[in-house]
Amino acid sequence: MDIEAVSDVASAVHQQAAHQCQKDPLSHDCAHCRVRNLSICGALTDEEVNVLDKISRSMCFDARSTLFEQDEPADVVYNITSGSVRLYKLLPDGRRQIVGFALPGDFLGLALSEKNMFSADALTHVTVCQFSRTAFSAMLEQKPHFLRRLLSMTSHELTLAQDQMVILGRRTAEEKVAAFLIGLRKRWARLNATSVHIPLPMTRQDIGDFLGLTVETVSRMLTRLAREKTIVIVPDGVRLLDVARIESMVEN
Amino acid sequence: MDIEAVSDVASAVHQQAAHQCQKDPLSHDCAHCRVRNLSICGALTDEEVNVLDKISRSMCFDARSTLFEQDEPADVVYNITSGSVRLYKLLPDGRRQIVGFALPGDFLGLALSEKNMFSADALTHVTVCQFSRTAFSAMLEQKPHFLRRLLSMTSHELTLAQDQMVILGRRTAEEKVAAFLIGLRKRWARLNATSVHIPLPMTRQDIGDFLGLTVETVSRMLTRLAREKTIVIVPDGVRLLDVARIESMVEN
DNA sequence: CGTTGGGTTGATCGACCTCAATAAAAGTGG
DNA sequence: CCACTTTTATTGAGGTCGATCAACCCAACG
Repeated sequence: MDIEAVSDVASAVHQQAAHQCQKDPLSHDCAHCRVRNLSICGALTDEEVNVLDKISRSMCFDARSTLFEQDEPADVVYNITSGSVRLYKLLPDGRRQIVGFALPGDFLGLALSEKNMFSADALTHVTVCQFSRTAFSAMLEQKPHFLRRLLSMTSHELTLAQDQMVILGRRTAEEKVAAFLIGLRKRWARLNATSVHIPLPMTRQDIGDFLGLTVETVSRMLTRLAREKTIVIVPDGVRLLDVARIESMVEN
Repeated sequence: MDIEAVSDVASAVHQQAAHQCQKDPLSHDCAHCRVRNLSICGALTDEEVNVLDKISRSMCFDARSTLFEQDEPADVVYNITSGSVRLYKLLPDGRRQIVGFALPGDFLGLALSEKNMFSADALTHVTVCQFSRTAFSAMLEQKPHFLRRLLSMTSHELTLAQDQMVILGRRTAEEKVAAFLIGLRKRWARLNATSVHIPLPMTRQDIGDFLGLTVETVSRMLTRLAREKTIVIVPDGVRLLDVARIESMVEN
């Protein structure tokens, strides 16, 4: 299994390289980055962001390609600049739990651990800033307010994870789907202005694997919400018709 | 509701004071603290720990008393020095999700937020070091390696929370109970030497509310494990008979 | 003792899963 | 641009795991 694991990693890296798209040098401009204030870079001054710039590499991934895989060595960390990513853990028998969806401004590699704690793959075309973990870590040591920012982002993730525990452990299927939509709406609202339209770059299966439900149940609950005029299902997402109603389903 | 909320907080604080036991001045000795290396203090030198000492207050709580409540202002943070604490979130209709059990060495208040993200109450007699959040936060600013330690602890909590998501979302009842025992065993092992005996200071109801199960199901699963000689149920805990078997239930 | 809180066990129920069929959408190649 | 396949989504019928409801046990404790 050890030797097999090594070759798995090697082939995964190769696959990643194959799916990874050309670098766009023009997109690499931290000073005019649209997600800078939302991301970890928001803690940095213009001069500091230039330092970060030197250790970063702008790159992108095609939809359905792999950013990294669980248990692989975590040599790099990422800052998402556009697109959506699913983060998941697999059980040996194939059951999957999605632990989160990363959107622009999100940071992948908060744990700064040797190994990736989960797998990540692109749901859409994704652009990122990539950093070597050691270089990034070194910069953290030198800039305490940068470290402080990372702590604040990690704490926030922990809070979201604890909220997700409540959803997974104690919510009904309908409440889970409602909570998912409200949670995603809040996150999109930070990025877009519009707020009743919720893009859903992930499949129903993904939503199910995030909420601890089957595809069929997710589909049925969305259909139910649509039938009672709480939402409308549109291509690539939903539109909220009755925000008050859906929010009342997930109170607290 | 606003006025009521304020009086709720006031009465909660009063209740806390009532349940809180006498300070034991002798117990307050960071230099000889048994959990120092496990806790956030492990990052500090002897001199630094003396500084921390000055802003800390040694205190304790009786079993079943409240340390703090969700949505209350989080003016203080705690380092658990002995005993066990349950951390939970309540839904308006009374459903409860336990988001974790805090053991000696654990830190409460990682989020460093204005409001508590969950409620905490003592399962046993509990001793703690209490810090004012602002004083603690100020110390973090001055000691980057202390901040680094807090980040590392927060990352670890996030990893545990993500593991718990897999358990809540994609595990069967039997697997949940097995995973709970294995997870707790690992945590006790850091503190005690013995490892096949797992103290369970929480009730079956608490275990259920941690795993997204009912009391009855938890009881049935424990009984099943005991019937097939995987564990023995003993007063205040369980003893593992077949570690390999129970570990195989939660592989990955 | 009687009371109370926790734990176990059994019988029944139902929310969600499984299995199956179909529909709709998105590629894919000629 | 149109057949063809593949993937994703929806809908229905039936089954099951864990919830619910209920009874009972037991130890702690005033």
